[in-house]
Amino acid sequence: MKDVASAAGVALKTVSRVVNGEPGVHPATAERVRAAIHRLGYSRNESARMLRRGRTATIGLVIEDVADPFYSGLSRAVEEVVIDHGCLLLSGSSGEQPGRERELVETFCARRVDGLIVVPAGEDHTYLRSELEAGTPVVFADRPPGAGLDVDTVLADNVSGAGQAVRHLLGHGHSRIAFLGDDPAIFTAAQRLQGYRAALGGLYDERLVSMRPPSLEAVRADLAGMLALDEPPTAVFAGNGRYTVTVLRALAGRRLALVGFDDFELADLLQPGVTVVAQDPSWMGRVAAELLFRRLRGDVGPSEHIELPVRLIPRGSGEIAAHP
Amino acid sequence: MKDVASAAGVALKTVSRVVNGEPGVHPATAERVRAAIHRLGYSRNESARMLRRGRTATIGLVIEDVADPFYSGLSRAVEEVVIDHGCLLLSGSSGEQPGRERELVETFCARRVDGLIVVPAGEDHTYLRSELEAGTPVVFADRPPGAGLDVDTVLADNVSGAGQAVRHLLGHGHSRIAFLGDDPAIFTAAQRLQGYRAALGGLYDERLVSMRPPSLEAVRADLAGMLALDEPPTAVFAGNGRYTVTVLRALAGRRLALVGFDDFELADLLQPGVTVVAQDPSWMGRVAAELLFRRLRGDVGPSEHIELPVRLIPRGSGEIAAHP
DNA sequence: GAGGGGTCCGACAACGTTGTCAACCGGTTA
DNA sequence: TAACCGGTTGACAACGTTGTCGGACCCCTC
Repeated sequence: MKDVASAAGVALKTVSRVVNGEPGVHPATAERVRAAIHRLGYSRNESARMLRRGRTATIGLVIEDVADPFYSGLSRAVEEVVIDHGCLLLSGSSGEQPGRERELVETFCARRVDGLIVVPAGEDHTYLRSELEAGTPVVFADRPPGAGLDVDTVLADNVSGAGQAVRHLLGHGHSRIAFLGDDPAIFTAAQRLQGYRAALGGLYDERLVSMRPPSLEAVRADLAGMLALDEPPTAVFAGNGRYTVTVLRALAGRRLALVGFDDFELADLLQPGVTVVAQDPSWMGRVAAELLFRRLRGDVGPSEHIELPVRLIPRGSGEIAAHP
Repeated sequence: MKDVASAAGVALKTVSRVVNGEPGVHPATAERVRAAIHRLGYSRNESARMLRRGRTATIGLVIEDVADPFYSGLSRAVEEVVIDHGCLLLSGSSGEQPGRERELVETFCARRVDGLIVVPAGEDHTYLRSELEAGTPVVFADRPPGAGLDVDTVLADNVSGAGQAVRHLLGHGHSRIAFLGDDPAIFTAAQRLQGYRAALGGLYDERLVSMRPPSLEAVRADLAGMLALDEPPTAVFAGNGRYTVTVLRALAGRRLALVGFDDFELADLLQPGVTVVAQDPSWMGRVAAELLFRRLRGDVGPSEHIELPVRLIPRGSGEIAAHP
């Protein structure tokens, strides 16, 4: 910038004015400055700008895994909103490790992001308190923060979604419905279990429930165990997208009824099509990002807790009737 | 930091030393400083640090779309490598728009990223020249840069992959093989067309080729047109992952042989399983990122042009024999 | 011709960090 | 005793930008 200034024969401040489109610069001068900028290939040093202005025009996003379609969809939607607001997105994958989540958040904070969107991996978010007190808005998405933190949250309606799935299967004559889902330490998994259990009422049987990280071997073994029971399940409710896929593989053509939480590409092309409770990751991302920007614009109302509806999409696998 | 210094009763520089783990600070002093840091919830301002040091420990990644599994896989792998090197990843989706690609690159450069990985959307990358001359290493992935730019490149072996696909179909008795792919302005699409054409030799018939953005309606119409020919195709080669899925939908159960470029989840669970030419997006990301860091460590050898092999995975759809 | 108001421009400080260099202190050596 | 040394510590400038303020100049009015 100094070079540009001397090349154009003006003061530093004038170049700054031109670069930022501030008024009060003679058109001819501005043109000269622009020419010098172009000639020297100058581009503003954002680090210096951020330091001086105290705003970074950067938003941080912590997700579980970009390679998971749910989070990449969410991520893309957040990016869209962030770009529309003239900001840049920093994002990172926690890989479901609380330590990694915290590291990411702290790295982002050290870079003085203007706001954060977090899909938490851990339970304890007290480390965020100082940042919140410093005025950085934070929105939790997909999962709420650990106890004692009162911040904006955007969730899917997991409980009623699981209820819909179970009632759908009940409606097709099933009374032995298995639930295969992620570790109940994960909020969404626990919520879906709760919805499942509530909808089943007296039909609930813990022998039909298996919750742990989705590996093909584990799911295959658990399913085999359940199918060997005196009253084996005739239907399966899968706790998330990855689980649904794993269950499909483990079933290997066995015709059990199946409803999965989360929609996924090709669910309609399988034989039979896979009935799912669909959430909309883009919507969740958009809502979270827009809420964040509302806070950045100065909205200081009480923290919001949004629950996005989900909907059941029948495609065949969930409509397989129970054998009498 | 100033506050920490006065709280600990030391000079600014001493705090800096402690924060950066520099030697030459008395353990007791360091402890006092650390206590003050903890008490005040201090965290280093990275903007200031970047400004002062001239290094940002940041890598920029421009991809086509995070929500596309190919790129999200690549993205995740790049992130992994970047983190291992103690850096942070800035990434953005160009959405196949050259203007957006350029904006992203320029935004990243304004933030003084230490290096760039680009999946280009456009043809003209002369705007990168000044940055390259300034010494910022750039690696192109998945697609090469436009003419006249000699930089490191990591590609998949598209031509021979397409050849493999076509020869596989020829081997199952097909002589009328359609190619449905993306706009040939996209490098990978053009390369795959070239491989397809070379493998077909005299059997090539331009009436069996359709290249444009993959919309279900367009693909359906093109397929219908081809099937209405006197000698309709008995097999289809789909030019990329999205195309494969679209073709599957458009075929709507019609039993044509099909080989797709790019693997995708559930390809094995469809009926029949979908035969694909698989690339490895994680591998590509890892290779590109590692190449970039080698440059950052000072390797100034001539630019490298890596071509990653692809492999055909037979799953059923590509082994449907031609009707005589 | 003096005063007032507008437009355009520049000097200077400050943002929070780190690299450079010099100062200090206790003990050892010549 | 003076010179010297290694281990600690601090003062200061600089990184590139922007906010504040004031000065120079022109045109208009009385």
